[in-house]
Amino acid sequence: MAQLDESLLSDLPPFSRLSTGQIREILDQASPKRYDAETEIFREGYEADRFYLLLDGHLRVVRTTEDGEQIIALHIPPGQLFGIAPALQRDTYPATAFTASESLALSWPVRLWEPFVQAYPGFATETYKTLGLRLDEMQTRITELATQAVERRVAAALLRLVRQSGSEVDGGVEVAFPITRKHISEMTGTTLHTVSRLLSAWEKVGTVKSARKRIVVTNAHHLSTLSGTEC
Amino acid sequence: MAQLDESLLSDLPPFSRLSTGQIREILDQASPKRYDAETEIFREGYEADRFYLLLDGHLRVVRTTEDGEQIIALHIPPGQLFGIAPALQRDTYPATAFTASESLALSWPVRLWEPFVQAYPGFATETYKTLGLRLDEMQTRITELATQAVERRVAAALLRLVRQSGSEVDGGVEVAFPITRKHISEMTGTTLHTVSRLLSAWEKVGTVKSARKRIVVTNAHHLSTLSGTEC
DNA sequence: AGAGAACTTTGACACACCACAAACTCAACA
DNA sequence: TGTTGAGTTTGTGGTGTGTCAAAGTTCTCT
Repeated sequence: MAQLDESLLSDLPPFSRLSTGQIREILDQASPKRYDAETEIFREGYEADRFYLLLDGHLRVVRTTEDGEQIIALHIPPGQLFGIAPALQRDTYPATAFTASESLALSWPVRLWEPFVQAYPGFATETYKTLGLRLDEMQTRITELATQAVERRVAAALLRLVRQSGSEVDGGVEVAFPITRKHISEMTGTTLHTVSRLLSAWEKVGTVKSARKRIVVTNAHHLSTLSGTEC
Repeated sequence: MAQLDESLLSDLPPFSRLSTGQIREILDQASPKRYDAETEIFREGYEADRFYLLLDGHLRVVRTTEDGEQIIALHIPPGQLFGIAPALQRDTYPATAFTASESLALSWPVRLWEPFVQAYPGFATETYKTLGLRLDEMQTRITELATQAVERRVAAALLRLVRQSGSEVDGGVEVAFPITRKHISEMTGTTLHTVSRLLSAWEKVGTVKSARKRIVVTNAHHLSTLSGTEC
């Protein structure tokens, strides 16, 4: 197996305060793996035996209800740790992780979690910081689901997507990975039909441009008006 | 000020592995305070200068939307840490904490958080475990809000209340603190009117018995059927 | 190049739930 | 013991959004 380059980690928050020697140690214990799009990385309820770092690609973290419905808990962009059940003293994964596009991830066995926290300054700190951000986002989503109409929720979800994982294209910002109406409905607690209707309406007034599995936001300002973010 | 007794902490998870000497140290740095019912302890967005331990009483942790609606993020029972923004590297509280009933809490300045984590084995571990549980509960609520009808959500919320903070009474289990229809609607994303109708209907079939600000679950099994938990 | 699957769009309809409204009950306080 | 306000109940009507249905479009695989 080819050796991994230290520059992979040196700019990422959990590792940024470490020396190249320390990063070398960490990399030498990591298992890199490539995943096709729409592939499961780990599954809800299963033994959490490894934790991961996403180097490239995008993930969807999904929960499934007893009656088979899926809801998307969050999206993970490159550079973030995921599957960090050990950080919360869990021994099973709380959700299932799927790749949204072809992805590359490193992983380590959980038994290394404690040593990492002990040995590498900033590792725990940075991890808990992202955990805090995720918790925050979840609270915001609960509030939205509980109080806001579908249109607002979809607008807010779309804004979050392009903010967290948007890529500049001419005329707007595009969601950086393939995403369907169904996926958006699973993020916002509605149906793909309603999402389709909303996107069609927004396309008519020039707020978005969409194609199969692709969405470009051309007027983010209009969306944030709809989402009620800036009242 | 009277000295606090060590037995206050010795049975609580974050402190259970510590010696009486260590518990003494912790107590000597704590500020105890009593709060009336329906009193604010700290407010969303304000500087997180202290973290807390609830000794007695019950709290509601609340988020307010721009348009003034409140939604209840979680309830805190006695024995739990709260206001633990520092654990997530936050410098402001992410929500507002109100007492639901008369309460007693200890608190420490945030600058002691790091020393506590360093000096007391099990303190960090146990803290992150409860954080994990809360995260889990939030995910469950997102799923419910996104996929389930109002009746199911209210049934599930009521079950959670009596499980986490129920006290045995003759003929059932009672929610251990004063709670109104409005509060339940703020936990489930509906209106107090709908909650009132549901409770009336359930009372008719003998599932609950309620009075002003008090709710007794007399048939938990029926509720869990309604909530779809046990299909 | 054709077949099939996956994704999207659009229409018609129903109904769960919210908004509005008003009356009732109980607790607290003077 | 009366008064006030907070909490609760119940009715009526409107509507946002899900459900059901069907056709259109665009990929992918052979």
